[in-house]
Amino acid sequence: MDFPHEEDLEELCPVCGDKVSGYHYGLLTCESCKGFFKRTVQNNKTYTCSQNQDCGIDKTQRKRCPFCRFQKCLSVGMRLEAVRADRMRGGRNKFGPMYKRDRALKQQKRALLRAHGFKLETGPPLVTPAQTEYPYSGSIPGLLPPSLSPGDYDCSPLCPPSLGVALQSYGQFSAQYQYGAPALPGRSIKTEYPEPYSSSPDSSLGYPYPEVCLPGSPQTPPAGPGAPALVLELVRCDPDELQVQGKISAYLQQEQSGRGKTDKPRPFTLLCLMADQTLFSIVEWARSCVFFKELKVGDQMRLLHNCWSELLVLDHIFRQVHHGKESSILLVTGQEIEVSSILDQAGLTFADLLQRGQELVRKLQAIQVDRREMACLKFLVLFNPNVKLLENQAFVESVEEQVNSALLEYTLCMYPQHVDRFSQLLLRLPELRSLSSQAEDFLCYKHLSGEVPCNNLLIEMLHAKRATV
DNA sequence: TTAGCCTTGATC
DNA sequence: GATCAAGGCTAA
Repeated sequence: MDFPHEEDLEELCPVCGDKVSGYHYGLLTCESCKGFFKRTVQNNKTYTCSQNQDCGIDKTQRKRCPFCRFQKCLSVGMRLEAVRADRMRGGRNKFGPMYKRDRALKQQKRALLRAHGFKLETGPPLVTPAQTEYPYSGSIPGLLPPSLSPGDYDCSPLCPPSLGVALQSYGQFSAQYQYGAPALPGRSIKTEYPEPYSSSPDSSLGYPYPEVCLPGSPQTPPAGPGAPALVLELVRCDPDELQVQGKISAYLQQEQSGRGKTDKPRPFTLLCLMADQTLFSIVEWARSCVFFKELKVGDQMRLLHNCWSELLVLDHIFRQVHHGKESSILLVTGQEIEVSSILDQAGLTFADLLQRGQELVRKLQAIQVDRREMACLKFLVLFNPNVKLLENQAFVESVEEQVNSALLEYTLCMYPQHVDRFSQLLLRLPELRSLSSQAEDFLCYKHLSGEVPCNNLLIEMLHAKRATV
């Protein structure tokens, strides 16, 4: 054969994470998911979920909820039509060329990943052991009272939030903040191959793809053949920007109207409140994300405690990339502020932070980063296998590799003329890390000098990371 | 019902 | 003839 198949078998089943045994019904899966999919389709089985139709499926839990397992089979791209109606044994089907092409692509990706030094080892580990070797108990002991009601997006600053509670408060946010479309029976995510026998790429997704077109926003190419299914799935996790904007604006208005007319918050206090609420939306995004929701709460907290500031900075950076104006900053509330006026009022450190951020924006604008690439970068920041004490470190590592690989494939397919695009994107991550670290130091300093509103998620995160340093 | 192993047969 | 992705079988 042209390609060594042993390497295929090193992959993990996209449904349950078990060892892959070969291509089955459209993609590489394990033997048990192959059998499960076959039995389900052949016998026309219908299942129901006793939970919320979003049970985590892994090797140990896959037997618990066949409904969610089958949904996951479909969502990762297993093909109903590959199960033969006539039950004829042996031979090959129309997927043969697709498997071959997939192998070729995987081979190419492996070679490129090796050439790029494999994985994201472009900078120092995101955390030192001391930073995360901290006993998790939901919130920071002594800092936050444990008596708060389940994580509430509308929580006032008097009612301190807690990451642990926010992560565990299942369904609390989702009623207000429905990011992800519910799994649709029979929905299948388009695979990355041109297929004469299936419908058009995004029409098969079963959900719309809102492209937020802001001034200066780079054009995201149509998904088409070549956009890996995983990349599309990551974009699907993205929150509705207008909804987030509306929610945070409403919160800030409420917060301001609760103060007396003479008690107007200082601009920096407002920025902190805004960042705090953005952080809530980031936690909510993560909680509803594919892969992340399969982790135990402890691991979810470890990952978020590690990268919250990077995700916040990234959120800001992406907004500016879309905003496209160098002379002004677009806030999460939709307000525009002139950079010059900020620089006039800000101290040296804040001005430096802002300028470093703008530099990162310029670099991403220069390559016209698109929203799918941005979605991948967010996942690469979140799924950091270097975080210490992870219970399911192998899973985090596998997600990082899958996203890395999907991003590489995406850039190769969508921007074949831009050969070092993948490197250009990955090189931004150490810069982001450094910038967010500086931002954390600044926030810490401001907090110690009493300039940051107390009892917010921002401060909880800050303490979580520095508790044992 | 699950999942590991076996058999089959078109394609290379 | 080798490969490998279908379906089949069966112990747990």
